[in-house]
Amino acid sequence: MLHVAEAARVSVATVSALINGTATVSPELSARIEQAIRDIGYKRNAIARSLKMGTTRTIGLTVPHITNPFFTAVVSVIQQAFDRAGYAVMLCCTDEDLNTQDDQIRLLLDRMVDGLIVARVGDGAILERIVADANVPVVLMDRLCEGVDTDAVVLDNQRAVFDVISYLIDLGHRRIGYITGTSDISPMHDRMTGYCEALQAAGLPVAEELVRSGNFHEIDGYNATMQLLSLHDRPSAIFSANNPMVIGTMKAIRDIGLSCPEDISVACFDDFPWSDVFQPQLTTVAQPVQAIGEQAANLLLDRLAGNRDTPPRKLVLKGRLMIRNSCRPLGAVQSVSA
Amino acid sequence: MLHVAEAARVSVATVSALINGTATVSPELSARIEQAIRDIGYKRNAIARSLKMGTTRTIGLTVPHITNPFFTAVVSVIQQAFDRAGYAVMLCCTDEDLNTQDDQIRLLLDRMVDGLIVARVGDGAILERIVADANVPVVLMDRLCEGVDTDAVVLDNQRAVFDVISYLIDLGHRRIGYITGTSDISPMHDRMTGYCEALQAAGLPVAEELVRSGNFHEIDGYNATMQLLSLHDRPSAIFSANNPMVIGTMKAIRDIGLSCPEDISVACFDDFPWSDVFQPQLTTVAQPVQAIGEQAANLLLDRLAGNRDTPPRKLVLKGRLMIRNSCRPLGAVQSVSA
DNA sequence: TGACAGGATCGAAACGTTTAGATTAGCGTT
DNA sequence: AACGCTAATCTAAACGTTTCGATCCTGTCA
Repeated sequence: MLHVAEAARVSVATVSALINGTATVSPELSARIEQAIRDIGYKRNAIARSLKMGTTRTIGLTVPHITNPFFTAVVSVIQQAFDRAGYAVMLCCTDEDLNTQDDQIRLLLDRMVDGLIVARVGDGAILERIVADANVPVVLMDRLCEGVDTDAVVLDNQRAVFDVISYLIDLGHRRIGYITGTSDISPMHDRMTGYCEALQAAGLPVAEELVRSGNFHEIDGYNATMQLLSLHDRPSAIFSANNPMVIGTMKAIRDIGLSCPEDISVACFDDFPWSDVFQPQLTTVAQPVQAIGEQAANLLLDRLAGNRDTPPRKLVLKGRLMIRNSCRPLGAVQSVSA
Repeated sequence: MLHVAEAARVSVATVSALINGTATVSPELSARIEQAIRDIGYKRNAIARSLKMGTTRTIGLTVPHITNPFFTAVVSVIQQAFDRAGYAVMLCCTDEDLNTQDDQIRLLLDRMVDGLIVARVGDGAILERIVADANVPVVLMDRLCEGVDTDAVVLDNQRAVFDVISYLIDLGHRRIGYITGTSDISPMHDRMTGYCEALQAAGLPVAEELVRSGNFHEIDGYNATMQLLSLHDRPSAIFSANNPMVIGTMKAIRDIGLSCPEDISVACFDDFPWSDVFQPQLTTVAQPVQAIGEQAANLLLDRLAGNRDTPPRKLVLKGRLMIRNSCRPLGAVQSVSA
């Protein structure tokens, strides 16, 4: 900018005024300055600007796994929203690990992000303190966090699980395997509640051995399914808590020589684009990814626009049961291969 | 840092020296400074540091679509690599659009990223000039770009397409539909060459009407497939250029009332985690995502480490044909439903 | 004619670091 | 005792902006 000012024979203050439109500058000088900018190929240094202004127009976004199509979709929506608003987004993947997550968030705060969207924080993270220290707005996604009282958008997990389990019960299933996530509290609890409620509403017992938990990876789903399938009285249906885990479930079913839905019915959390073109077409609980992403972005953009003192807002969205052909009705006759 | 210095009764220079280990500071002062840092809860301002040092320890990464599992996987690998190296990564999605891409890259350069990984640039982008202006190292991924002479890691597209088409020919297919991408030159050309070579090697003609192009979206694959399937003498196999497009292909096949592989064989570019658990299990050309991501990261990290004057390096990786059950051999007897 | 308002322009401080070079203190040599 | 050497510490400039307040100019009005 100094060079531009010199070339245009004006002060840097005038150049700044012209660029930002913060003061009127005469047509004559404007022309000279614009010419100089073009000649020199001047680009404003955003770092210097950030230092002075105290804002980076950059936000941080952490997700557990970008390879999970649910998060991929949400990230995509969020990215677009902030792009439109002129913000850049720094993406971090925490791999479902608490320490990694803390590190990532520190990294982001070090970079002076203006705000933070944290997807699926684990409980017990020092997030609480980190967030209190750094004075930036935070919005939680997909999972609340004990002790962190801030904007959030989550799914009505209890209801979603209730719906899908009820659907399976309606089909005639009595023993329903349930593979859930670990290292969390609030959604785990909600989903478990939904599972139990659905069973109880149908007068069915909650069998301990039918509930397995894993750390959201494919291998966890695989192992959990293997355990469920080797039970003496194995379940006739399995509900898996996310997309990577249900892939593990399907692999386990295949490896053990069974098939879906003939021998065992499967449903899962999170829809994906190809769910209705391959067989079996999975019955899923679709999360409203578009809405989740947009709402999260809006909550944060609102804070960034200066609205700092309204109390934390919690948005609870509804899932939608997408019934396809991976769950079969259980008639009087049991599955042939059973 | 000023407050810390005051609290510890030393100069800021000493504080800086201690924090960065750039000079020895006496145990006595060290203790005082560390205490002050703890008391105040001081965190170094990375923006100020960046301004002074001229480096942000942040890189920019652009991909066409983060919802495409191929890019998702690569992004994940790259993210991890830079994470390990203490770099943050800013992610942008260009949506296969040239202008968007230019905008995104400008946004990233404005943010003073230290380097850039650009996946799948379209030709004709002003990338060339942008890159020349900004003085940061750039590595190209997945697609080269005329006029931009810089580090790159790409697939041997010609060979990959040759292999998969040859495979289809070996199965007995004679009319093979080919759905490729648009808005590119070099890989389009390479892949087309591979397609033609495979046909010619088998003494088969290249039929214009069997080649369709689309802009990499699901809908493009759908439309292209619809066109192919409504040909008078429709192809017995279709090769689709990426994952979103092959989903479109599968939907078109379904909607038109055909099934794969009974009525029509399908293969595509890019493997994905669930490819062998659902039916049909797609035959694909798997790109070595891990290697691609790592190599791209390494190339850039090497430049960032200061190696600026070795000439541009082009890495060409090999794809791998993953044969599954979405392509059936064409015997003497035609498909029953045909 | 002189005071004054208002617009255009500028000078300089500030943002929070890093770092080159100056200063100081301590200590062994001659 | 004077000297130089080293290690520890400090002073101050610099990075490239923004912005407050000062200055300058022009024209208007009493």
